[in-house]
Amino acid sequence: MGLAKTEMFTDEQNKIALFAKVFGHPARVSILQHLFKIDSCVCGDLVNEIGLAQPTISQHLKELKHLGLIKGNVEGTSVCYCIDKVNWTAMKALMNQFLDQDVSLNNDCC
Amino acid sequence: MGLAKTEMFTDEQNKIALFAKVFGHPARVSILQHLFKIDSCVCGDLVNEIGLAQPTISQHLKELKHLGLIKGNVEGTSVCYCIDKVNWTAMKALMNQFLDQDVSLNNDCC
DNA sequence: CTTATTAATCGTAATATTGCAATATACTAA
DNA sequence: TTAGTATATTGCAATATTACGATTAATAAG
Repeated sequence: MGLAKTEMFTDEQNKIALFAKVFGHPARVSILQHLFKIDSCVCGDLVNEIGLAQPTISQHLKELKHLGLIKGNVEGTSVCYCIDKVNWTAMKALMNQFLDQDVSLNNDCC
Repeated sequence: MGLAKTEMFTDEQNKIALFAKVFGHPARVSILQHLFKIDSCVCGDLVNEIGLAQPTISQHLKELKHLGLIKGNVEGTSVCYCIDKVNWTAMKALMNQFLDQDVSLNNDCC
């Protein structure tokens, strides 16, 4: 069907899946890594850095912005994007809660 | 096009995206959480725990197994699934490397 | 106002994902 | 062997995602 049955899962499970999904494409991983590397705003050279067309990058940026992981400031004709640290930290806490489940795991059955 | 251009990204970026993608569905998040909660092998009650049809669960398990995050042991007519701790730990290291990029970030431009 | 520049949006084609009924496979028990 | 149980696979329909050309919107410079 192609439609995820979100109503049968917890809010936490859906939230984890939403964040994970946005990281589930190398272009978005690359965009985020670049924004971290620059360590300041970057204004559209993402298209040059990553080898995808401008509408494609714009679409990926929109998804990252929609989840609140990045912010965009208009500066003249260009737009300056950077990581939203507060939301990134919150996301990280949620993901770590999921990833660190193994610390309480003792058995080894298989 | 619907086709990710993996060749223009680094192995690391593609690997992060692959792991993230498998976490990008609440059913798989739920399956993994259940396997952690049981803290031992689970033999097919996943279909009852999660409200999806047996073929659907089987398909999600296949994807998790394909990435090496879970192992499956055949035990009679049932199959016993559990987390592959070694691979889970390796995955966690990779994901944390990506998620913890903000620790070196000082500027706040936007 | 006109032109150039930059980024967003629209429209669309190609491909991927999700979910499940139907079926197949594998093993157990009688 | 036959019947029952548990899981995997197949096939398909519905929906989502990815990518980009064409266009639009917004601002800047002349």
